[in-house]
Amino acid sequence: MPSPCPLSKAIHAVAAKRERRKQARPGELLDAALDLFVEKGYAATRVEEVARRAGVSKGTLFLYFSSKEELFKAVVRENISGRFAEWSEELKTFEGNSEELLRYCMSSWWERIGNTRASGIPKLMMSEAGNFPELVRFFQQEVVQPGNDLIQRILQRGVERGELRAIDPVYGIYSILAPMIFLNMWKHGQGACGDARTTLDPQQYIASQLQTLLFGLSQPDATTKNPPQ
Amino acid sequence: MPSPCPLSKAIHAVAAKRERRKQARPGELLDAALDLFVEKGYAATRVEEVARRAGVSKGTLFLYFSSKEELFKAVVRENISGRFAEWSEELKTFEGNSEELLRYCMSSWWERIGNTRASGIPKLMMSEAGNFPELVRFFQQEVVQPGNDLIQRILQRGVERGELRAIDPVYGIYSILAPMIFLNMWKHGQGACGDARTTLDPQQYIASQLQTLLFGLSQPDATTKNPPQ
DNA sequence: TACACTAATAACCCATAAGTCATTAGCACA
DNA sequence: TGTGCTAATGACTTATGGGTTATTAGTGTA
Repeated sequence: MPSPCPLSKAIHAVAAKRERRKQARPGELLDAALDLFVEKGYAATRVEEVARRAGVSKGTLFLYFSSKEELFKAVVRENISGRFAEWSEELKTFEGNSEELLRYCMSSWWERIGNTRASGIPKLMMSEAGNFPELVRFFQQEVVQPGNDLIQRILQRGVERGELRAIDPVYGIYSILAPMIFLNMWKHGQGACGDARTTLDPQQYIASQLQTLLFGLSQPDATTKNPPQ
Repeated sequence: MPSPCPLSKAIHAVAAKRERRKQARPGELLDAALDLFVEKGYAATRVEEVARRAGVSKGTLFLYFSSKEELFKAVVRENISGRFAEWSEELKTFEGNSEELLRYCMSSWWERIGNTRASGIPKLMMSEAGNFPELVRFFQQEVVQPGNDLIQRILQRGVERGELRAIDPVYGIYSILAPMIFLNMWKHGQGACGDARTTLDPQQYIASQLQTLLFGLSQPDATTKNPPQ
């Protein structure tokens, strides 16, 4: 279909002066590609559109990336910098109790990942997992497993300090992981994941989830058939 | 690339006798399409592959669905039959306490949706949300909003019975929703969502999540700075 | 068995988009 | 200002796959 809004094209066309900026091109192309891949999926995004958004021609894109698939892989790799090592260090020197640690981790996860463009990567991996199995393996190694290990250590620390009950070390992880993954999916789901009638404030969401995580939904004085062991 | 396994084609080719089965075709095509769309995404699945998997030619597919897009929409609509009305009725007549109700709902969600082919639809909606906004609206109306309403009523019932604390009616929903959505994503994530070193048993997962939901992770006797209000 | 009706097919058309390459032009330096 | 190098371009090629249609063949009826 023809573009209904010639302005949007004009906005980019203003800076249509040809320039030689070999250093900056790859990064700009990866930025544009991340946005489009996340929004439309791998197959539905056109390399020409990526190039246009980065302010270059299609030919220039192929000057820096040998194929669309290589571009895609580069996008994923580029946005998975090993933040976990740094995070793991913070955990070692953290002074507060488990509640504070969990609050800190969930909040800073949102600030450092969830609220940045990198948060599109999990959605991308999810969507394209079937088409790029080798990329999933890379993602496993670089993100999923370090992330799980980190959560496991947080829980273990809490149990050792007597602050958390001795929950199953495998399934307990998901109590932390699921809310954060959901938040991520909600952000990129365009209404497929959450109720469009209400708005979701990430900080309030995290606070609410943390509350439930730590103290549960039950009334403290309600008699229950299956109290935690 | 050429098929590396001629057997897989042969398996279907055995029954390659031309038959006239007007009634059965649409359902068989929708079945095949659901599998492929979920596995590979909308753009990456070839209508010819859908037809082949359903045991017909590409031309036959277009005899029953006017376009690939119509096929896709039909797949989504077909697998979203209004199960919520029935579920809503069950809630009205449910006798047990909130813990039993939540356990029943989460388990039967897994049995009726999560463990069936319909569980692929949320992943599909997630992946293709950007490309099919009108389908997202349909999904909102038919699934997301009824689901949210149902959860909200469960929580409300629990509060009224004095079994649950008076959690925020909007954000509280996510405490139930997020674990189930995560389970769904894990199932279709091919390792993009969970740690491949461990296996996940859905029943155990649900039991663990329910435990955390109801009673939290905290040691009941641990002194905390921010107890639930 | 002959016939009519239509489900099913497969060869076909054509729009799209990935990838190529001869040409153009920005820029550093003399 | 002129010159050489190469970043950048856009017109081109080509493979792919959605969609069409003339033809074939299954099936129910006489």
